[in-house]
Amino acid sequence: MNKVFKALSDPTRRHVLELLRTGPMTAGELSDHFEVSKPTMSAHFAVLREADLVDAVKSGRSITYRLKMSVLEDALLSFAGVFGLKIDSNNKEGSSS
Amino acid sequence: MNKVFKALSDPTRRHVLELLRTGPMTAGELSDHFEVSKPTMSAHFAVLREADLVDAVKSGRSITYRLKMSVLEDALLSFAGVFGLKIDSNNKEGSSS
DNA sequence: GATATATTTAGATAATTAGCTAAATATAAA
DNA sequence: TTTATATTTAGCTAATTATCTAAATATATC
Repeated sequence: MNKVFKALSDPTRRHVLELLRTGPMTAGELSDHFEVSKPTMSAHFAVLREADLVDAVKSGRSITYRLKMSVLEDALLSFAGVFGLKIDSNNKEGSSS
Repeated sequence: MNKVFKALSDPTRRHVLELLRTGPMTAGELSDHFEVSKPTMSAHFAVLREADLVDAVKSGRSITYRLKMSVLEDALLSFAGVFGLKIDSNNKEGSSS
């Protein structure tokens, strides 16, 4: 959980997760969205992997990253929960309040 | 919002916020819950103030810190929102799905 | 006014971090 | 089997961070 918050503390890494929300992408595709070098992006991917926020699957010469939504959700949920906030895990747009 | 996530990346600071969830406390009272020195705690308080997650009111020779719940909530809400997660701001325990 | 209490500021250090270029690895294609 | 592509690893640097002790500030009490 600490690793998750550490991972989320960098805006580039948060943006990577946002890019992955709609589906998996390769390291290269992700890198194309940022101004920093590939090795720098690779280091960010490593932090995200270490926090278990993404998984990486190699196919051919590229590596496809996928968001581990449940890990992100659990971290936000358990932290928010301490403050009496609840996270609704419904992906649906139109639910309660 | 970046400052909020930066502030949340440290476990001591997250713990401070948790201590404040039930009500305001002075710098000294908060510090008593941790093993680190007062100046170190003071620096953590400064980061939390800078992120606008707490406010500080001086009365007499102590300083009372109070959690700015709405700021914490807004940050979690807007980030979680990107991923289709919803945070329920009801303090109530027993609400919906 | 002197002393005690609460907190911050100053100044230092060690560890971590985000960034870079260059090189290594692995796979695919020519 | 050479060359091109995708990604990571190695090695470096500058900036930031968490921590400390000592000193400063501000307020209260004696």
